[in-house]
Amino acid sequence: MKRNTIHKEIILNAVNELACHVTSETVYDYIHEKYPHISKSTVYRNLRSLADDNLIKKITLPGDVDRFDHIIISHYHARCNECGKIFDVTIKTPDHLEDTIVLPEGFQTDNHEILFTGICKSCLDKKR
Amino acid sequence: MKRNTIHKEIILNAVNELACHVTSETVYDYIHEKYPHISKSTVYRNLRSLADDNLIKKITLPGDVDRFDHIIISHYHARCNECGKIFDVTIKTPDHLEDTIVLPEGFQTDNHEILFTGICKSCLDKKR
DNA sequence: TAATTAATTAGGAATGATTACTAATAAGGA
DNA sequence: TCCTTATTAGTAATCATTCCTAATTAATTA
Repeated sequence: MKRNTIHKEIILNAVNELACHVTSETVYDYIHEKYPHISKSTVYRNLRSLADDNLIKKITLPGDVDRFDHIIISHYHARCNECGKIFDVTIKTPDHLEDTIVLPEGFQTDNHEILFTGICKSCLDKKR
Repeated sequence: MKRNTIHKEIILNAVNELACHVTSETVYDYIHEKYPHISKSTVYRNLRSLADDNLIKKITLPGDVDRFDHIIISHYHARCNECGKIFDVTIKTPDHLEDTIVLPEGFQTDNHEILFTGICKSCLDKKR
């Protein structure tokens, strides 16, 4: 059976406090300030475990390191090609997507991820 | 200036012959049969180069190795969680997607990728 | 055609995020 | 309090990919 450890609580709190799209490395650095004895492997293992238990959400985007999010509700993402920053994207009528897609014969989908790429306002401004 | 090498031609032909969603490793193995002197770094470098020149398409899906495709036209993908196989997905009215999404203020998108996950027909049949 | 130059190559080393391993530690039930 | 076993710290291993370097070769110029 799973145990409740101080470590797990600290890591969960860190993700909640850091809020959005944080990398494992960011979580580790944040925790390491206050708790320098907590090892990197413990952070990685618990992030995985917390995501498995749906207490946080693991975000795996193409060509990027894994990220974690305190928000459980599903949403899509946009990534800036210049700075690499991740933004949340909402779709007004997501049901519409299911109506228009043509999946392979017999394929049963349980999830989907959309990643928009481009350039964010901040990076666009810098170029002018 | 770029040069035309036999190696590049062999690698391009391999992707065209293998057709869909091939990994760098698959391309290398395929080439290695006929041309055992061609190194892995040459395959990787040329796959990158060919993709940069839009002669093939690089497909980077979350939590997966890079893949390459002879088809240049844009389409989406579905991946089976059991066998890892990649399928093509088409959307009848992709224009509607742009109408319903709410991107961050000032974000200019130039591309997007959709990945559906689930279980394919073949793997579903095996479970029965 | 021969000489020149710079891109390309083979082979192997380096990278970097993540996971695996192992002996020591500690949570929580009996 | 004792006992079982999940968890931990620290480090090694993994794996796709990129980087590095001397040798090679494509293509330009004389």
